[in-house]
Amino acid sequence: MNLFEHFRRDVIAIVGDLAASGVLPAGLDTARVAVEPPRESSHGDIAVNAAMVLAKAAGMKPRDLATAIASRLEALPTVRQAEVAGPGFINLRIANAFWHERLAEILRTGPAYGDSTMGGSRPVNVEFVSANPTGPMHVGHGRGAVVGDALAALLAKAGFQVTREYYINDAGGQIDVLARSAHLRYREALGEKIGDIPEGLYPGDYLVAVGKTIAGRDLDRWLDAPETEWLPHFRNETTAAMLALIREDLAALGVSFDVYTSEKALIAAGKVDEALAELDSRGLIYRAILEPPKGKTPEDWEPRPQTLFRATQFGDDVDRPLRKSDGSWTYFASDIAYHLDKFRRGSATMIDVWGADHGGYVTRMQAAVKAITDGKATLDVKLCQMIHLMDGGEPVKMSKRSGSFVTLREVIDEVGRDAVRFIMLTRRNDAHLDFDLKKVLEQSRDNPVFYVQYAHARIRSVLRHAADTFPTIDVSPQALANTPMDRLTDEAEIDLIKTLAGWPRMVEQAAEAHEPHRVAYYLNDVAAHFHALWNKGRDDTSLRFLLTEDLGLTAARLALISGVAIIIESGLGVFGVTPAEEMR
RNA sequence: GCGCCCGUAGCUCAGCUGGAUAGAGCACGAGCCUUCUAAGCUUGGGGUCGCAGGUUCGAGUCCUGCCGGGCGCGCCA
Repeated sequence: MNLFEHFRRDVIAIVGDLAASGVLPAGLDTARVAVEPPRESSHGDIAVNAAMVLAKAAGMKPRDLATAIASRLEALPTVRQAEVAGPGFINLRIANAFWHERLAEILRTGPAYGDSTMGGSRPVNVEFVSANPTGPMHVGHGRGAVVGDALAALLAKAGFQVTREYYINDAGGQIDVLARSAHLRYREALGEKIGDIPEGLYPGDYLVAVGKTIAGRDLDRWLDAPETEWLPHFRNETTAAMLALIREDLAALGVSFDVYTSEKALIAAGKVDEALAELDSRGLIYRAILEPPKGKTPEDWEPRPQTLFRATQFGDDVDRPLRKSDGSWTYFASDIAYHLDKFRRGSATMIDVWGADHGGYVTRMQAAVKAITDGKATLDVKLCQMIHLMDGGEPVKMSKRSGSFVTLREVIDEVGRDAVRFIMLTRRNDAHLDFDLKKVLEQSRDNPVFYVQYAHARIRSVLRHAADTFPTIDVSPQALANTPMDRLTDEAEIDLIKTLAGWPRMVEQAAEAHEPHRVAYYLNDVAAHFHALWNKGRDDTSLRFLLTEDLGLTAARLALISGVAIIIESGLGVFGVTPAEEMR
C-alpha cells in the first residue's frame, strides 16, 4: 500500500466516526475523496479534498467540515499538523518518525520496494516490436522495443501477470519480396553479376550472407528452377534468417519475449477462418463497394465489391476490408484472429506498441477487439513517434531506400545498451524524440542517463569509503535498517526520504497510465535531491555523510543514501538498466 | 477533404487523469572547489499554457469551433 492510500484510510475512518456521532449524515459516498501530494510542496506533505467533495451531501460549508476532519487527523500520532487551506483543502504535515520508518522499510525491502498488488495478478499481454522479418531493426523499432519492455516491467512491478509477445508478420507480400531479394543474392553467391538491385526488391547487404548460406548448402539447385519451386524454400530460409537477426538485435538491447506468434502459422491453423466465421455469425461481415475517400481519390480507383467488417458499428469511420481480390486475407483479418487468440489465451487486457505511422489503424483494431470479444477485452495502443537521430546537434540522415539506414545495432554499439534504453524513455511515447549520439555520452547535468547514474555511483563510492574508514559500521542495507533514524532531521534529508517514499505511488500511477517515461522523470528528481544534499555538506560540514566524531549519525546518513541507491536500482530495474558502481 | 497525434519560458520538454501562486534542464546573469568525485550545487530574470467560446466551486488538463505542425486515408504490413 502506498503511503497516500494509508492516510486515505485514516480519512475515511474519521468520516465514518463523524457519521456515527451524528456530525455527518450516514452513508456518505467517499469514492471521490482524494489523498494526494499537493502540487505546491509548501502546502505540506499530503492534501485531502474530502471536505470539498462531501460538503454538499453533508449540508455543511467545506471549510467547516474541513476543520472538523482536520482536528481529528491532527490527533493521529503520524500527523504533525493538519491545516485547513484555500477552499477547503486539508493539508497534512507528517511526523518525521513516519518518514524514518519509511526509510527503514526501503532498506529492509531492497529493490523490491515499490512492488504493488494493484494488478491483482490479472493477466496483461504487451505486444511490441513486431518488426517485419525483412531486415535488421532500425532505431524506430528500438524505441518500440524499449517502451514495450519497460511498460511490461512496470506492469509486472505493479502486480500484473505480464506476457511479452512478438507478432511475426511472416505471411504477407513483403515476404515474397524478401525471398526474391534473397534469391538474387543467391545467384550472386554462385558467381553471377547482378548489378544494381532492381527497384522493388530489398537492397540491404544483410541478405548477402543469406544468399551465400543457401548457395553453400543447396549449390545450383535453385538456379534455373522456376520461381514457383524455389519461392517457398527461400521464404522459409530468409524469414528464419531475418528473425535470427532481429533476435540478435533484441538480445543486444536486452529485450526478450515470452511468446512469439507467427502470422503464417495462425493462418495455417485456420484461426483466421475461425475468427472471421465468428464475426460472420454475428452479422458483422458483408460484401459491398466502398466509397472512395472524400477529397482525395487515388489515381487507380475503381469501384469493386469487397468483403467488409462492420467497423462503423463499433466506432470506426468506415467499414474495413477483410479479403484481397485474390481471396487471401488482408493483414487486418489476420490481426483480428491474432487478437482473438491473445484473448483466448487469457488476456482480457491487451496493450500493443506500434509505430506512429500505424495511427490510422488504431480505431479499427479496437473496434474489432470489441466486436470479436463481445466487449470483454480492452486494447490500448501506444503509438511511438519518430526518433530524430542527431550527432552533436546535426541530424543523421536515414534513408531506408538506399539500404543504408542507421540500424539499432549501430547505435547500441556506439553508445551502449543502457544509454539507449534510458534515453528512449525520457519522452512520452507519443512525442517526437531527439536522440543525440554525442549528448548521450556527455557527462553533464543535461544528460539524464549520466545524472542518475552519477548519483548512484557517488553513493557506492561513499559506501566503499565508509567501509574502509569505519570498520565498526556494517554498511549492508539490512544492518542499516536497524540504525536509529531519528538523527536525520535536516530538511533536505527529510525531503529526500519523502521523495523516496513516493516511489510506490509512482509505480502504481505510471502503470495505470501505461506511461513508463514517468519513472525517468522521477529518477531524475531523486538524483537531484541527492546531489543537492551532497553539496549541502560542502557549505556545512556537519551535513556530510561521513563524520568521524559521530558514528551514530554517520550510520543514519549511510542508511539514507543506501535508500537512495535502492530506489535508483529499483527504478532502473524497470528500465532494464544496470546501475553504475562508478563513473569512468 | 476526412481521421488520429501534437501545440506549455528564447530552445528541448514535464505537469501525478479537474485542484491552490504553471515546473525542470539548456541558454543568459550572479555566486560556491585546501572537501566523501565541482562530471556537481545555490541563486536571478524569463509565461495570454496556439486562438475563441463552453461545462463548474475550480480548466494547461474535459467539450465545441478555428489556426499551425506531424502521421495516415479501398486488395502495404
